[in-house]
Amino acid sequence: MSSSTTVQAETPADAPRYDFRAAEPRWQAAWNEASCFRVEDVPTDGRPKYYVLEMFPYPSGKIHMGHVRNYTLGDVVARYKRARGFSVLHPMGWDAFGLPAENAARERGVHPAKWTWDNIANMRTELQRMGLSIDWTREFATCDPSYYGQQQSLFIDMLRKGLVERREAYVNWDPVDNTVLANELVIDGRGWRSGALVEKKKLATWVFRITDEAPELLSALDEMDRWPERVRLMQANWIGRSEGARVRFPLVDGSGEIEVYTTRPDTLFGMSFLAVAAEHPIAAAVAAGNAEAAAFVADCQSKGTSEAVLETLEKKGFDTGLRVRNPFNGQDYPVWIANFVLMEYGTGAIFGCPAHDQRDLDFARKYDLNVLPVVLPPGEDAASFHVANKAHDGVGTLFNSGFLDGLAPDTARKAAIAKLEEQGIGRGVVNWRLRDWGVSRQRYWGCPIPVIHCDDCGVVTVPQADLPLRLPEDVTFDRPGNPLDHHPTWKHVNCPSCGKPALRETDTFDTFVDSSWYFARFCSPQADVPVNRAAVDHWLPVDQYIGGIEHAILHLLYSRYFTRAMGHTGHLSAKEPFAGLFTQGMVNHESYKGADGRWLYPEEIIRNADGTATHKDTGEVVTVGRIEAMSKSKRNTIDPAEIIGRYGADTARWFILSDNPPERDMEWTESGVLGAYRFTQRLFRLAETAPVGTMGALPAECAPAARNLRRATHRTIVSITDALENFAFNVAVARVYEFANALTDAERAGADLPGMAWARAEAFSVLVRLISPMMPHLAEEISARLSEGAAALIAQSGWPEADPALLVADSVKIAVQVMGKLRGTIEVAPGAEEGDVLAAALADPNVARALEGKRVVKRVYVPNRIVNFVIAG
RNA sequence: GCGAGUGUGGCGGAACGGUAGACGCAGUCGACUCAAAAUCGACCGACUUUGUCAUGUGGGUUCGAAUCCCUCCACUCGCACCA
Repeated sequence: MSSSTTVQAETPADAPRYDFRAAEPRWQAAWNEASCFRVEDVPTDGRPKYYVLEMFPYPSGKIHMGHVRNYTLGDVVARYKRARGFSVLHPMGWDAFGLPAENAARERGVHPAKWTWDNIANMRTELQRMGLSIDWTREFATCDPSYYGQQQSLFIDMLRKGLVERREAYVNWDPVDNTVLANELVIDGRGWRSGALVEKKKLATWVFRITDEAPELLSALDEMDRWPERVRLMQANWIGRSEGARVRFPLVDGSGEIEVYTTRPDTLFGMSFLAVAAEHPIAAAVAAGNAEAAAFVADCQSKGTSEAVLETLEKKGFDTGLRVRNPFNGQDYPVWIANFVLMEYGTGAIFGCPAHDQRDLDFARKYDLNVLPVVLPPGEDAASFHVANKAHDGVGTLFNSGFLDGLAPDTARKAAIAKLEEQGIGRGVVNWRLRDWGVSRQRYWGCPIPVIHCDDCGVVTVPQADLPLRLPEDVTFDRPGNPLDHHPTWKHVNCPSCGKPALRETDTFDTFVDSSWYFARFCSPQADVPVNRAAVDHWLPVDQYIGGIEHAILHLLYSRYFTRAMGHTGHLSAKEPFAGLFTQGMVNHESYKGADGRWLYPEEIIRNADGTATHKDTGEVVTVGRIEAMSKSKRNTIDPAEIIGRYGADTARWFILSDNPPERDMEWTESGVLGAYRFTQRLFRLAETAPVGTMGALPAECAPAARNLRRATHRTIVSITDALENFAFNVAVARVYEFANALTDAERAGADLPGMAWARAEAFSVLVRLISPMMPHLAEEISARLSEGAAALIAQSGWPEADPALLVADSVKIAVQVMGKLRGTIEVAPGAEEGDVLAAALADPNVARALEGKRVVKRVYVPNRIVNFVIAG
């Protein structure tokens, strides 16, 4: 960039040699015409299958750079695998239900369906301009009745199988969005979308019993070796298996008992109190007769979970006056209501052992409760050891613990559980952090839950003949709450079972349900059942799934659950939905702020040579802010449609692949895009002088430069194949640059040297295929020109194969080290005799100098790589 | 607090335990041009430059370490009062 380059560059080079504006649509039409990317639901051609899928987009209106990155990565894989002879399923669809459509309706009066379909139409055009190798005949949107109707059918199957149930439950209620939120969508006690403090509310909801699958969902992670370790770990933590015991403590007044969950039954002798959650029935009972207790409980509940996080250290409790008896030592302990005990986890009650649990210790110190250590750390003396303000949760030996004395905690845990079970007052259990998945949403723009509530018959499913149960179109958004519920007639139906007036369910599904099986539907998108069994059994699992890390837990876990559930209902036989997962990084961009602190768009900025920036129109000094994720609020977005219009799809694809490894965050830079654009033009120019027509036989005589080019060609085949196999697309890009440099060198060496025309023709024939996954349009354009239109479409051509004979060089450079330090390099024939190589190494003047007067005690020789002399002293 | 990951030139990054910095971006100089853009060529880690030092820090293993092991530091991400 010279003195000043606007970030919004002029259209480059008035008359580019390569006219991508004409070429790209032409090749897209050619692929379409030839149905290059179509596959059958149940193929019979015998080719191995490969299912590539990128996370389908939410139709927000326009594609963003994250989409460009996601779909470029997937397209490289799809095109590469196709060239390698796989039958590739590469579909696209729309995750089309959800709140933004309703917000648009409320804010702008446009119907959610119209808003959504308009967005889809626009985004489809934008995506198609990227030149993606997608089988568009499989496209669907989750708001298509033909999709959500099958989802309703699937739900009924799951309901019948007992995988779903209706449950009265406290739910997380978002008072701004007026809807229920899954635990997963409550972030720090606030709604993930609205940011409002979440309230607790009791509602009848539909729940998928995902916890039934918790053991399977956890254990299967071990075998998912083509998933990032990070994601598997996040899922394992989320599922959260813990081993412990449930123990029942009888109330001393004989009025009942309280059951606690603990992972440390070995420390039962160190108990000093029992604590229950504010929502626990005991707390409610106490509060009923005690105003002070009631106030405490109310205080805990009003603060909700958010305060608990904000005030992590502030432990509070209320002594109920009740007492329980510890079955192990027969002593009595107080029962407290404590704000740090969670009703949702375990039994909602704990026994407190302050010496060996930090939270219990904090609590005990605050309320002056007894602290009795029962695990003696190694090297400590039983008589003098005491716990001050740091609980001991490590190893040691049990003491002060009756029959457990002398045992290690691990052993003591088992012994304690055995004793509890023997006495019939407790048992060893496995506890899970994962909660069941509540899917009821009080929303219009979602899939209607296909049930009817009848006073006499209870819950009755909508008859199959009435599916799809369509959303009514005539809804209003003039007041808060669920438009389906406000609709004058929709919910009033006759019971399908007894015929009496009944009420239709007005809740719709969480949109995560829609995205939990779409990958299966893509295998047979027109089927009049949820999935065609033969199609899903052929195509699933998805061989390569690609998307953002932000879906590492929820979407992927729900999809894994659905795959199992659909196995139980007999819809498919795959165990896991996604055999391989790749999580891409974000696309970032510089952000800019004007003097008054307002965010500025990149188009408004002029970057100066000295690194400063000024406003294009006003000339004011602009602060260049952090490089961060593109977002509308920071105004640091770059519109892919505009980039593609200005530079072409191949340039956008090339840059996004070249910048850095795809799993890392990347920075979108104008100079990088320009560099990519220049390279597309350079390749095209290089090809303009290339030999045209068919190659014929390899000439008998080849000049060294021609042989070198041929070696470069075949080495490049190997290195790019390797890079693509390993998702090292930035390395593949670098190898293409090197290859282009080799072609330039060859041309310069002399285009009329013996064998050079043939070698160059071969090189270009290989080049177009090697770049085709990344720059498909340019590959076709060059190929067509060089073959004078005679060649098949590159999109339908095979992958080049390297000739092993050409992978061996004439000579190799060997590094010569003395004591591991480089002293020179020598050039020898590949596979030269060790003795000859060592002699040549010793003959190198630098090496000789370094060895002068020294005694060589060891010679290390690695063929074709290195020689290392180890000297004495 | 628990867990995981990452640290390499001005920048993005390469590198089966074997010549660190491939390739690109930015930059410098030159050619072409009236001039610019584009294009082409050369240079481009640091220094006390026949060499020395360099892959966050300090150690270790090895003939040889960016790479393997340990310490520490920094940053990033995930979970987080989960009993």
